[in-house]
Amino acid sequence: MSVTSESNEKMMPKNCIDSPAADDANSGRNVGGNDRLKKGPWTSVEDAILVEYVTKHGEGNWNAVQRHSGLARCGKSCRLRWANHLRPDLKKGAFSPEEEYLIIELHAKMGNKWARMAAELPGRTDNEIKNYWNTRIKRRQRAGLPVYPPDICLQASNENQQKGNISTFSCGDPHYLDFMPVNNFEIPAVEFKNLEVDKQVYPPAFLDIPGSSLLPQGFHSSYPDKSFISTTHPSRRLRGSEPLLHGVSATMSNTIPGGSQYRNVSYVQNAQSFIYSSAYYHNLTFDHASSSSVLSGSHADLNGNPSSSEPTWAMKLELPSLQTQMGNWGSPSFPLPPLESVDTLIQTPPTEHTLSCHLSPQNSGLLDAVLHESETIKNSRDSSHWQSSHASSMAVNVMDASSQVIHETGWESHGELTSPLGHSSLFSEGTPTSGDSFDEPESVEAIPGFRVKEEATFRGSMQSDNKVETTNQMFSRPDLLLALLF
DNA sequence: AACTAGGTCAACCGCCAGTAT
DNA sequence: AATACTGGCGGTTGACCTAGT
Repeated sequence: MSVTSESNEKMMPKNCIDSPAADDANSGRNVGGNDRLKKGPWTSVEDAILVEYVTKHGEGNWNAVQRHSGLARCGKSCRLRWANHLRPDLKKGAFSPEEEYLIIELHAKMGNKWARMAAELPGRTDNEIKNYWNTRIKRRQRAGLPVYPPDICLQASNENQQKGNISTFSCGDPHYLDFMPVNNFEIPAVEFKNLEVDKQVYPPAFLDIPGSSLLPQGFHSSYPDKSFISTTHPSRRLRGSEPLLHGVSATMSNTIPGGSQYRNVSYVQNAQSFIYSSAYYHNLTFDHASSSSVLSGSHADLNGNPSSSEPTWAMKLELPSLQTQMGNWGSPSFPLPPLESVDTLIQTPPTEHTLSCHLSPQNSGLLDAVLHESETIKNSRDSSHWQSSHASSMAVNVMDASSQVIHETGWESHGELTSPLGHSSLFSEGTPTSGDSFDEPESVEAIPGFRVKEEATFRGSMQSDNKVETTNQMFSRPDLLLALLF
């Protein structure tokens, strides 16, 4: 809705001509003795002036536009107008289904990084994407629907599983520095070599966290063919990349390599990863919930809370919007909070729980979804099963329980996946039959053969399991050890 | 026809970081 | 080194549009 008609002059807000004081507020440090700067919708005349100026002088030096072209607009306003409406390479019109899908996908990975998302969508602006997302979120929130469709969850989950292979992470990666927090303490690479151990057996617990969502400033390497790095201001790329809490979060960041082939992953891998992470988070959450809420999840995103404002205590960790941690809602005994309470909960000052959450891998909407999914599946079955898995040793407990539930969930999922997805999956709940192009849950039935492979993996690994091996493997998982520390 | 609620969109605001002086 | 300037980003706001009542 570009407002450029002459009649728009009548639409000028009451304060379209600001006082000099307002000018200053408007343009930051607006110097240069500008008399009066206009605000509000642009007119076609103003557009023409701006286009002419930019055509002649090129982009940049926006304050000069105002000084030299006679436009009564501050530089920031000129830049915005140009970037969002006058740029010749802008794509007008509604988002295509492909674009919508990509936005959802990117948001699952980046969070509210609109500019970076825009860089992935040629011809689209961050404002457009932001508006689209906020609208979508609101709609889904009202409908009580999950934010991310299941296939996105699967993709992200699988991607992070693949990222779990630290050997693919190369410090020679040209984007390495982009997602490596500058202040993170260094973890010798050797510490992570063992992470490769038996990835098939051990669910990529922390590695399954929607990687770039929790990572500092996104996995540029996830998009090797794209160039949004260059379109993003370096300062912005680094902004927020320094967790307020270093250490574990940094460790987690470092453990997740950048190589992502999420566009090429098979559904088999996706589904596997989904089950893995689902079950594993489920257990970690419940096994630790009583004491530390490690991995406890927020359902904010599940509920589609659009507020992306981070609590003041939240680490800047590139969480997808609303993916800050809250209480242990992942516990079966903690029902989902009402939507209205989400913001309140997010703003809750850090407690011991929330702090531990920070020290634990970061959650995301995807994680929440995964948690909830796992929860739902599990609770619908044997609610006492996981309780029995509470062993005296937390370490063994974590491993055994996760294995157990992985196995269990696999079987459960098998039955459900072969059914018309009529189970209590959050992804199928109340999903509208119309509306967003990608709000439709994608039936996992469309994943031929994924169960067979998964079962084979589970059975083979679980049956050969024994405590010694479990313990050894646990100590080969620094992430698990870290989890146990908190 | 009038009213209302929700959706959409453009624009503004405050903040931040890099660069220039 | 300190300050000013500039550009960029994410969040928010408010006006308009539209569908429903």
